[in-house]
Amino acid sequence: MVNLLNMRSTTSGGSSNRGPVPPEDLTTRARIRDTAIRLFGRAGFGVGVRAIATEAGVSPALVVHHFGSKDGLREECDRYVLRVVREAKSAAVETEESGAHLLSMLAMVGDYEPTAAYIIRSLAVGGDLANQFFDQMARDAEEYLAAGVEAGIIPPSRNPAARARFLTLTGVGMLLLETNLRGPDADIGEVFRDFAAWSTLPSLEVYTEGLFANRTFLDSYLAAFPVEGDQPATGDGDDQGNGAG
Amino acid sequence: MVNLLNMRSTTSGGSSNRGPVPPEDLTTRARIRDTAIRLFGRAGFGVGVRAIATEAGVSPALVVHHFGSKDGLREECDRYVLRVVREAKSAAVETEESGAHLLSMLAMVGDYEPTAAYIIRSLAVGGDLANQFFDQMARDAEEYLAAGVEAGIIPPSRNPAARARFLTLTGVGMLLLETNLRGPDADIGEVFRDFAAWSTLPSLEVYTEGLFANRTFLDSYLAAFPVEGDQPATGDGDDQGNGAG
DNA sequence: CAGCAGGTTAACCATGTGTTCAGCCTCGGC
DNA sequence: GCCGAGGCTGAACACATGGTTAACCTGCTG
Repeated sequence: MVNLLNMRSTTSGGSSNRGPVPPEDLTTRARIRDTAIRLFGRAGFGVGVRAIATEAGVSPALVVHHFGSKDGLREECDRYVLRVVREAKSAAVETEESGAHLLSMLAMVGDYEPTAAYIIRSLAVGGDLANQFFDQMARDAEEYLAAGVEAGIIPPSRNPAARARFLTLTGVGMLLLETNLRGPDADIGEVFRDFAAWSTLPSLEVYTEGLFANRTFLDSYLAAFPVEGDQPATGDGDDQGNGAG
Repeated sequence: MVNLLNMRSTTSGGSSNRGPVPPEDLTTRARIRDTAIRLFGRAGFGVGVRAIATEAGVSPALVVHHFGSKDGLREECDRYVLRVVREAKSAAVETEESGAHLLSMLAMVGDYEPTAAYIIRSLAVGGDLANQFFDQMARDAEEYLAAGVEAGIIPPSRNPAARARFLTLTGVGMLLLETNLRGPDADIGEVFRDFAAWSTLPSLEVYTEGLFANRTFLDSYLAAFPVEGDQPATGDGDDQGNGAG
């Protein structure tokens, strides 16, 4: 929910063919990979090699022939998904200049549904792809937040890196949990749309009006654990941005 | 992170023997159940009946003899975990009068580590227990928030139920994601403690200073999608609390 | 044409899974 | 003593899994 409402006309607009890959005429290897991503995303990483092979119209032996093992296939899927995300993101940056963050992802989910489902499943089980994906999002969030602070629409933080990580963990985590709670059969796109619909108001409320009416909690914490950069609420700090981990 | 810092001396204090069950001398059936909870929590629900049986010092056939099947064992574990949580919660309510919420859970994790791990694993895979547990937390959060609003330390919401659900989803989701990202071998207690350490400052910042410096985002949303209860920011509303789902 | 490399497959293997079966052993009631 | 009920077990079964092997087929190069 970072930079919410910061996008331009996401819900409407052409959901034409901007998916990750051209639809057909793929090499068999690519077709196996894509069906694996689709199946992994739909049913989790417990799906068998046979199921993937059948769905791809191919023999089970062929998938291990191409990818060495099921783990090899999994790794290739990870690499490919990460590549798709990176390309989609840079494309989005080109078109809308550091636009929406999580919410634009939500909107793009219609086109990248298998990819999104795969990422969710990956986040639900941990591992390398999950960490890389999350770190990337956290770094991006830190940049967006810094830009917002620069523009004066976001108050500065005593620890920008920690705030970025916190907000990313929050946003991605709630998406993950909501998806899990909906059960394994619900399709990601619908879950995300419903979620965006009901969660927008409370998130805007909390992020603009806050949750604590006074500063006692924060102040008492700061009294107990002082922070080097001093209080940024007054706004007279010299150099802000003590990026820590 | 609801009602943060609202507890009394959680970090210190006696972590004596207030675990869910007396340590030994359990019936074999109970011992199998406990071992299953521990193993499910540690390694996920993929662990085999044989592993559980071995760990419990019993034959694989006995566990199915007692519980009918692996699913039966799983259901019994769910029921028991839910019962333990309910009892622990009512005990906590008795002792500290609607005290901390998520943070107290974090502090109690030392005593209930297997239970907590089981719940996390359950949330990561969805299902009945996950939904019941989450709904219960969301309801509790709504009560706590209402109490805070009543006391004047929390600003009112245009949709208290949605805000409670949003915050619960946020808090539990980030815990879930953080645990997943740490990998399957990290022990829950350490993960939770680390998490509480670094996330307290940013969460306090965001929840007291907000994330948006001005009201434009919220106001433009309210202009586009008006809410019945009108603006609670002015504070002159007649009857607040239009609980919706 | 031969020959070869690579995509592709059916059959098979080893392993691990949940579950069943027949029977053991022990304890309490008659 | 007997006998049955129930906790309990070792061995096995049926099944699904990931992976291997030998061969097939196709298309290309010489």
